[in-house]
Amino acid sequence: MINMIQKAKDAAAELTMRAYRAAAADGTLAQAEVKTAPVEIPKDSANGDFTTTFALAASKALRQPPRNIAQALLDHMDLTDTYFSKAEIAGPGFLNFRLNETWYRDLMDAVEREGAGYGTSDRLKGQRIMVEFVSANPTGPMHMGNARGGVLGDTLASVLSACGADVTREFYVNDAGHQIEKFALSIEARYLQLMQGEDAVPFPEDGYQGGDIRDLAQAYYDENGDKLLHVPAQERQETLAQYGLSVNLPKMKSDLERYKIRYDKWFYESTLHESGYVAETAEKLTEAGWTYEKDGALWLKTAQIMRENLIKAGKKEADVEKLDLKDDVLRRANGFYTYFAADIAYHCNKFAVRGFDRVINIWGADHHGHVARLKGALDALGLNGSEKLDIVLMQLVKLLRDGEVVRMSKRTGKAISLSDLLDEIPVDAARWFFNAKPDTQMEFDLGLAVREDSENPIYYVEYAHARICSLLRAMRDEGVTVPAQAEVDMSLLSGETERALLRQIAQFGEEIFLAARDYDPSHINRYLQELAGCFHRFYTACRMKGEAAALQSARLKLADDTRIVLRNGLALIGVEAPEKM
RNA sequence: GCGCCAGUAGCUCAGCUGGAUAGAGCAACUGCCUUCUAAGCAGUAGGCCAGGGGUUCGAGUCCCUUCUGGCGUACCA
Repeated sequence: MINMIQKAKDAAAELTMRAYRAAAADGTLAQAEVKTAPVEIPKDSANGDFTTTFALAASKALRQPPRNIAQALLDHMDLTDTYFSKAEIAGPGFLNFRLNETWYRDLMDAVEREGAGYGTSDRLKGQRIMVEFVSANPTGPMHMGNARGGVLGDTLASVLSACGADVTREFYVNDAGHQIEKFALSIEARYLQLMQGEDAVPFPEDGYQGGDIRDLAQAYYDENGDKLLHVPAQERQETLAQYGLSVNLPKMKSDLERYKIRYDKWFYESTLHESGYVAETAEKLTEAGWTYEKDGALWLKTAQIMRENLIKAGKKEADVEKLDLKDDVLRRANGFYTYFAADIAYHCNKFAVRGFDRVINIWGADHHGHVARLKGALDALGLNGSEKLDIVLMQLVKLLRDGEVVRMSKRTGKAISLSDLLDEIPVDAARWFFNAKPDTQMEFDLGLAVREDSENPIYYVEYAHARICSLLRAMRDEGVTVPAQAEVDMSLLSGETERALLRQIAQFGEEIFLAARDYDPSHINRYLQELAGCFHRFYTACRMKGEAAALQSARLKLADDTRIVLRNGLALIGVEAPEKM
């Protein structure tokens, strides 16, 4: 819970501001309205551990060159009993701070005290957040986009939770509506074809062509024979659709579990229709005056809602006109509600019924046109969708094998599915790889993923962990065990590699927060790579066997602290931390 | 047409919301294992940050514009 980076930043900012006030009081610097001193971590640690750009930023207001201001600050600064050993002016007017032993010791204390909880915070405490992700159509197997969305959603949920939020993982099951109908008709056609021949039964033009539909029909036939041949078509279709779902949904659950994803809730679209909630929600929109009837259908005034939102957001009227906004149908002329209507009801349920403070949906980028409409509809219901609903759009995955685009699996003739993927590459490699920044298009080369093996960055990180575990074993065999922090002599950990490693350890909580703030859990991957690098460099520079007892002990403690953070970080992204490799 | 996302080393990507000489990993080349895991470390090479304008002490980062790629613009989901 203790964030040593923040503590140091606050301390540097406070010292700077206090120095400024002192300098302004005795007339060295001009009086001016100055807010806080911005503190950053320099890219190059040769420029200090922390730096403030106060002098640069305040130059204009104080009517003095930045370096003069920095000098005045320095003259009015007292570092006694702080986290810093030194402050100095550099470059155009940066004021650089160097951390002292006290800070490093407090950091190691925190790692020891917090253990598996090290890195967590309470920055999002009290917030109830839902992350809805994957929500793949249950009419067929999950694909690469689901593989990416799965990791993204799951890991995002983990980092939000690590920031103290109360997080719910949810899968929305589209078990109603048009595509289920299509699903039913497709299985029905394959089922009838089994008995009457492919030529005798036409396959629906927009039906699901995949081989999995044939498999479902065959499986039903194997179990029940021609039982459905002579029943009314509607009954046959309903039975087959239910059968298809009863096969597909457990398969999805088990595939996702194999992928180490577990949901808190599977929410069925059908329940919204059956309970009348969709109709009720449409009714509310009508009562609020946001709908109208045309051509027998019920329409939502999406164009007007979006126009108002855009104007409010500062868009120019002329630009908004160019968008050619259109209204949306909620209830078709045939009396059925659209997917959009159900989706509004579903999100209304998330906020109004279940009371989430924030809802995050992971969607494929091909749905981006839907974002403003859904938010707008929620705004129209008074639920403030613009603020409380966040949609993370992820670019789709292009699957390659040895440089060639792969659309179908050669083995099965179906699209490559999540379970095919997991047959080919280890779960952890898939999880690591797909945990990438959402808004970049990514290419996934199957050939490379298996061949890459030791080249994969994941091994670099895992190896660091295994190396530490091996080290701990080797030292234990010599009778040396990890000491309590209180027994560690911090002055023995003052080399460049030790301090760099410690600072990286300190950064962990910040990185989790950035991942949560940006909805980009790939921060964790990069962080772990950097942490592993810091460790490998420390390991190369600092041996333990054959060193004096106190030195061995201090270094072993540092290695063990690193192990804890590596394990915590890997746990966040759902990757095993191996003890041997 | 209009809109959304992207364009940084040969490849995959960082760049902490405007700061110091633009960084990693892979691939290439050169060194380093009689001692805790060489799946490692150290080093070399690789760049007009897509192009052009602007904003300011200062721009890969902000604004305008052009080009390139992906996606979207349904009584589909």
